Amino acid sequence: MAHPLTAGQATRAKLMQAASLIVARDGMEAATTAAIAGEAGVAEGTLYRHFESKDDLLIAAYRQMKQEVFLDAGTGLDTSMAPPERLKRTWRAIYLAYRANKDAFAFGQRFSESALAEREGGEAGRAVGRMVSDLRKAGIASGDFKNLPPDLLGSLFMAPITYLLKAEMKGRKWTDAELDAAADSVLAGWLR
Amino acid sequence: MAHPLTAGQATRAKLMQAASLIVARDGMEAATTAAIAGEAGVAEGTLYRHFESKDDLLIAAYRQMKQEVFLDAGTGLDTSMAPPERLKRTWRAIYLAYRANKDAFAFGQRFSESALAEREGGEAGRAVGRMVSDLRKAGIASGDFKNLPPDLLGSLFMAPITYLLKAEMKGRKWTDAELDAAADSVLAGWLR
DNA sequence: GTCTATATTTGGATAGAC
DNA sequence: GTCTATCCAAATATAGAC
Repeated sequence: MAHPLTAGQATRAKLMQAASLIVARDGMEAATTAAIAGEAGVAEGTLYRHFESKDDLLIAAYRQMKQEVFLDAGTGLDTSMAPPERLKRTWRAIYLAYRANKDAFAFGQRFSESALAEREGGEAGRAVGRMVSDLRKAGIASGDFKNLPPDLLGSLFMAPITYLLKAEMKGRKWTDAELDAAADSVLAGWLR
Repeated sequence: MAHPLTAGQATRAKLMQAASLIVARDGMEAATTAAIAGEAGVAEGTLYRHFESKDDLLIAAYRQMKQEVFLDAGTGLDTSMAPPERLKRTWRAIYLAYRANKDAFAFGQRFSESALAEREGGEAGRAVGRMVSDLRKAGIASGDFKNLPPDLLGSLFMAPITYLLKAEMKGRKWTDAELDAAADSVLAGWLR
């Protein structure tokens, strides 16, 4: 178990969480220093005891969020399954991991379309890339999948996840059957 | 042929174009009234002769951009084609229309992740919805396509376009064969 | 480490001359 | 319709007491 947080560390975490929440709810432009400090329940000046600037705070929050969601999605996936079934289950697992953290997802989407994203670097999605690459290799070896470039297959795999999630955040509720149909369609795009 | 633009209409168009360019290049937060007016080559006060507010300007620019891209993509598409071939050509046409104006695409992405998107109301996206809906109906009637909800099929259709374009804007160049393979995969997701 | 108070800059928007 | 000049509010960041 981790050490208990010092007061300072707790404040730092509260600030990142507050920033993430505000961006997810009201957009990047709403994440002012006043709003963040207010949401975190601390004074505005306190923010600058923990971060050099507002931008640094947002970047730190983004990096931490990515790490957390990735840990969440990576657990419990069986790599010995037949590739088609494995693709469908993996797709669903990632979808559900994001769905369980919708604020994190929304924050990530908005942050990555802001000018700050360029300053961040953006190597966080590489874990997904590796997963797709492994899956692709297994499916090509078994004769199930088309031999297409990994980044192309990766796009066909990930893109519907973000679109369906955005629809959910606007109020659309996908049934289990619809999610399964979506996974089927993604699979169909990979099959020979 | 259209009437020549009055001076006022030309200024209005210049302002929208300037806003779009700045957002595409430097993000929503860079699109200040000063920056937009400067880029358009007019005074800041002039902006308010043509738009009630900066937000209204951005929304107008977004709507016009969407309309242009879809007009562009919609020309020369034969609706009497067999649905599968029609889907592939439509997908390609939209992809190419966006690729021909990457700034418009980048602007659209950033705008739609901003808080302003909610104020826009989704009016701009309705053209896509209509197109997808028509295509779906034709393909279900002919027995080619799965009977899935239009918004689900729409997501499966549009999502890869945005992913592939974002990859291109980061330097990846898709060959014609790869684009065709992508269109095939999208089609496969729709087929029964 | 956190607060209150404040300095400084920038942004959106308006007034009024031409 | 456009420009110059300006107002006002809000935003980032800092100073200094506790």
